[in-house]
Amino acid sequence: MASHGARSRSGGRPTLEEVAARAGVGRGTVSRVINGSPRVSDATRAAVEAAVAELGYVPNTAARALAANRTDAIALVVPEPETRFFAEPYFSDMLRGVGSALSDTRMQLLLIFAGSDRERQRLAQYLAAHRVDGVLLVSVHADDPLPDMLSQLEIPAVISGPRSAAETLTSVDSDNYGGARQAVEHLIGRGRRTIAHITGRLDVYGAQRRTDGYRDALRDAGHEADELLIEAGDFTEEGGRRAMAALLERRPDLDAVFAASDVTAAGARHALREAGRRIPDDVALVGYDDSAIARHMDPPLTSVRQPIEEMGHRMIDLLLAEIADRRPPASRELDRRQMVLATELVERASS
Amino acid sequence: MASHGARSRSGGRPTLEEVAARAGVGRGTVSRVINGSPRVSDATRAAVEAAVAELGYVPNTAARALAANRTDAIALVVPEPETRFFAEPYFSDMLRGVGSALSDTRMQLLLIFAGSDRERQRLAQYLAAHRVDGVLLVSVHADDPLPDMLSQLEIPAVISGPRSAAETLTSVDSDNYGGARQAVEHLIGRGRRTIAHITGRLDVYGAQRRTDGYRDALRDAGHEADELLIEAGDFTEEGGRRAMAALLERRPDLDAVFAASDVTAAGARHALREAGRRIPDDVALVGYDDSAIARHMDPPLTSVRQPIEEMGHRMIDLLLAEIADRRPPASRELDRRQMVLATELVERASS
DNA sequence: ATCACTTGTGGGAGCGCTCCCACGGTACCT
DNA sequence: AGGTACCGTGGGAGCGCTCCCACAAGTGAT
Repeated sequence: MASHGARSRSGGRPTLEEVAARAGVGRGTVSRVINGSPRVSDATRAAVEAAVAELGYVPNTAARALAANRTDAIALVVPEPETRFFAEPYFSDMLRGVGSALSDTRMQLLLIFAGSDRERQRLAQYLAAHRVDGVLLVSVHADDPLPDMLSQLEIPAVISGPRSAAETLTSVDSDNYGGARQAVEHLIGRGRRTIAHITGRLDVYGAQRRTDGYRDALRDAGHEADELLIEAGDFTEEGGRRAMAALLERRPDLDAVFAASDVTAAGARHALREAGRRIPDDVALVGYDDSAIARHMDPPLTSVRQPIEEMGHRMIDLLLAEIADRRPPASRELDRRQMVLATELVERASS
Repeated sequence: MASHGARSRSGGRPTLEEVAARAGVGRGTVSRVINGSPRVSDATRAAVEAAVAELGYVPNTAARALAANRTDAIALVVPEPETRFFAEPYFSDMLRGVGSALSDTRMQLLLIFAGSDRERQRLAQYLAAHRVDGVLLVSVHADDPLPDMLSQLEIPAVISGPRSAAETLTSVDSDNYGGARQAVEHLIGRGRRTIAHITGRLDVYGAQRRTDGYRDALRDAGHEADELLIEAGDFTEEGGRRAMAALLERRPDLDAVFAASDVTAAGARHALREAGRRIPDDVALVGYDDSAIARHMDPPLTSVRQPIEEMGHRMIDLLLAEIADRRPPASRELDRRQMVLATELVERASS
């Protein structure tokens, strides 16, 4: 009621100008207070803040965006259909990390799906209109043109999971190589001798790295290389099942499997069951992701956990830094950041 | 390359003014073309469109928002933590409906979670800043202050699932009453005589309506009312289990159960199994929502399907209408719309 | 006292649009 | 011929902010 009565006669929302008049200062001073500039005396600041409170002033975002040429918004672009987004806990965790990192900034997060061609088209328009200050890109395939589009438009962007070792965008990733090594070394430590591997989709860089980690861990432990112990999967349950069946046929003596994802491991488990192998007595099984599947599997699955929430957090840190750096357009192109976060092996009954 | 060379020397994005100069027309005319006004001659329109294409002109959203006092954005507000949002397929379906309804407008959708107090606070600021033209509210509890806040700020809003029969906001809902009747009539039609009901959370209006539908269907079929056949649930699996156990104790002769949600039915199924009752031979079971759970249950669960995707679609229709109507500020307050969509019974093996 | 800085402040200019008024032209009536 | 209507068009004004320059007042070295 008080706040209502205090409103200017115009009836609309109060403007900077009105706040300035009320506080007995100039427009520029109010702007400084609102934006937290240090070059304001304490007395003036207090007067302005009082006026802001009395009038219930809230800055007009559109005016600010127009004048300052920024939007205070960033987009989380998911180049997948909504369905995938909801199905995989990965996104939920990522979103939480991103959200918490953003919660004490004025930045706003937009969630944009670009699964269909139509949505792609819209996204391109959207980016061309520079409606966001920066972009977070998750789950990008190797041949996706999106990252290049972003570079061309000079929009700051951070990618989760680089497309290759030569990724040009700033990226955040978990240590796929190290995680795989952890898994394999764990199996070796448990006395397993014949450790097979079901890969992920090898057009995904992270999947390649997991396979590299598997190979190097075995080599460093003095195991002889055996390509017959490696079978390609595709991150799906059916793929895991098929791969496991093939491995059992080729190397019936195997006593451990490292699968490139939990879902893959679930498929492998089926195939092992069908073949009458007990887990972990006959064959130890380790997955990757530490998803809900791992916890609920029978027996519970040992798995490599990625700090997804933290990855989201770090992505925001890097993106905000990149946005801030953009102002002086010098000294770009250098200092490309490729952040890699450590993984953790969660041991359960399957190994 | 052509488009790059065609850019104005300023290097930045082309403006309306530059397009106007290039097309040899005035600023206003370009604006008319961009906004699809009919009061432009075909020749002029073509010239402007050519200039737009050559320069790669994209309107500046901030400038438009400032001048026109609208944002071309609407928010889908979810007063729940992210976790719930991802866990329930309801939201995913809703989002798809909303997205498709929006895809041929210039409106952009923002997804806002307001589960914690902190997020609530942010949301209030956000709405006060009028950063969206309208709001879609899903999953609102009876005592939530959010709807009133929206009314006070005079922000157009549509709610899914009215809070009561006296809902003041425009709302879209599925026919909970009718859906429950369908379920119960189906059971009666199958010759069941003693039909129990596990309710949802009764502080949710839709849950009340389902219970009303159950009661009325029985009454209209000439069954005598028996409150011992009704037990309160809370939409959770554990609640369903507990309620079912209680019902079995009170009325061991029951031969059918209508549960207020699929999850509740899943709980009931456990309790029935433990009690040695076979489904559907001894007890028929019907759920509500037709979620993935229903399809994957053993046996597959008969369930009432709500057209959630269509609800999302209709919500957008109503919201856009309300936003458009707002311009002439007369004739508001009347014509409150409460849209109710029909449900459909999906019969499976459990009944 | 003079100069050179620094600090806090006011307000002009301008961001890129939309809205709207004014104007010339054409068409159709008297 | 004059009057009236409408159509298509140009461009001024203004949306509410940020940026930046100018300037007054204070500070300290000379």
